[in-house]
Amino acid sequence: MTIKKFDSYSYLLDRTARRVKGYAQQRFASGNFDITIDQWLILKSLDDDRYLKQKELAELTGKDTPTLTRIIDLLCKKGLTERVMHKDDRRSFTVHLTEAGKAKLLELSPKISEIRMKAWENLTEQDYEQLKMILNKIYQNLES
Amino acid sequence: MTIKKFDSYSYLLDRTARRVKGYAQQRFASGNFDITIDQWLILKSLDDDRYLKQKELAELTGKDTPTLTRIIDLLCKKGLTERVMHKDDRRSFTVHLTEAGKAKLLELSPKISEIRMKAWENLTEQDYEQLKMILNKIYQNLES
DNA sequence: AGCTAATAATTAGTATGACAATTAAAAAAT
DNA sequence: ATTTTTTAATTGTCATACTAATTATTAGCT
Repeated sequence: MTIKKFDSYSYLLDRTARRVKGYAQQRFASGNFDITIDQWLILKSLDDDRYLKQKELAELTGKDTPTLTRIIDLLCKKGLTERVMHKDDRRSFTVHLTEAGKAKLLELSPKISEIRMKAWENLTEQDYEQLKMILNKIYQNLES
Repeated sequence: MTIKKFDSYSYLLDRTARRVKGYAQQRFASGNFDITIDQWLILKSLDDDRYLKQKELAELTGKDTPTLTRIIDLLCKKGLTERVMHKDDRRSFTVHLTEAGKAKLLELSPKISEIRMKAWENLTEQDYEQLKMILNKIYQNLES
């Protein structure tokens, strides 16, 4: 294997991730889900009536805090989440689902699982395990 | 495997791709490469004195045409590429490397290969093959 | 030839993503 | 107790991504 190959692997990874996201996003749009993939990721993290600080949400979802601020802004504007003052720490908000947010989560959850599944068709159980293992190794290789 | 798992695989894929890209971008920045990953991808595609239409470049690099327009804009502003009228088709430009672009490519190529390699440390030859196979399957599953 | 459909590139709008800088508040240090 | 350092969230800037719409040109149809 020549060193050059690594550049093309990086490209392959990027391209595939973009397609997986893009496919789901298209289905979200055509189903009039009225949210984006990344917004969905937040809603899901807030299930079970969780009250999470934005910092915690950022870590859970692997996003940085500016990105999270903007996603929460959008979700609040849509009435799906609410910011509440943190009782102990006045720098923080806790974010949680509104009733509409909970309803949205319930309504979309099965549909989204089904959409997500499409990408993984024709893969064996072993493939999943392999992929998970490899992606995690890569992630750890770049751990700061 | 429950259906729900697919959602988390999608997340894992997205997160890993972002980290791989982010790591390289940081190294680009600290090395004062003065280009982004995606700009690099274009430069590389234009090697060997190729004259490519933007449409062709878009397909090669897996980007859509608006995105490509903007990346080319930036590369031209940096003096690394040039747009030339297509001789047969006045709707098209052909893009090619300037001398500065060729120099940049030569200068950065080995450094970038070395940076890219970091993500793939500790992976076996088999792992690469597996990963490539799996990613391609996923990509094809979502082919329009 | 003349009309219609398809294509290449661009522009505009919105969302995400990385980074730097700012603000306000909390925690740590002396 | 006051000062210093950290921390949570926000704002700003730039680049990438996707969609839709626009413009100019070419290709296809009759």
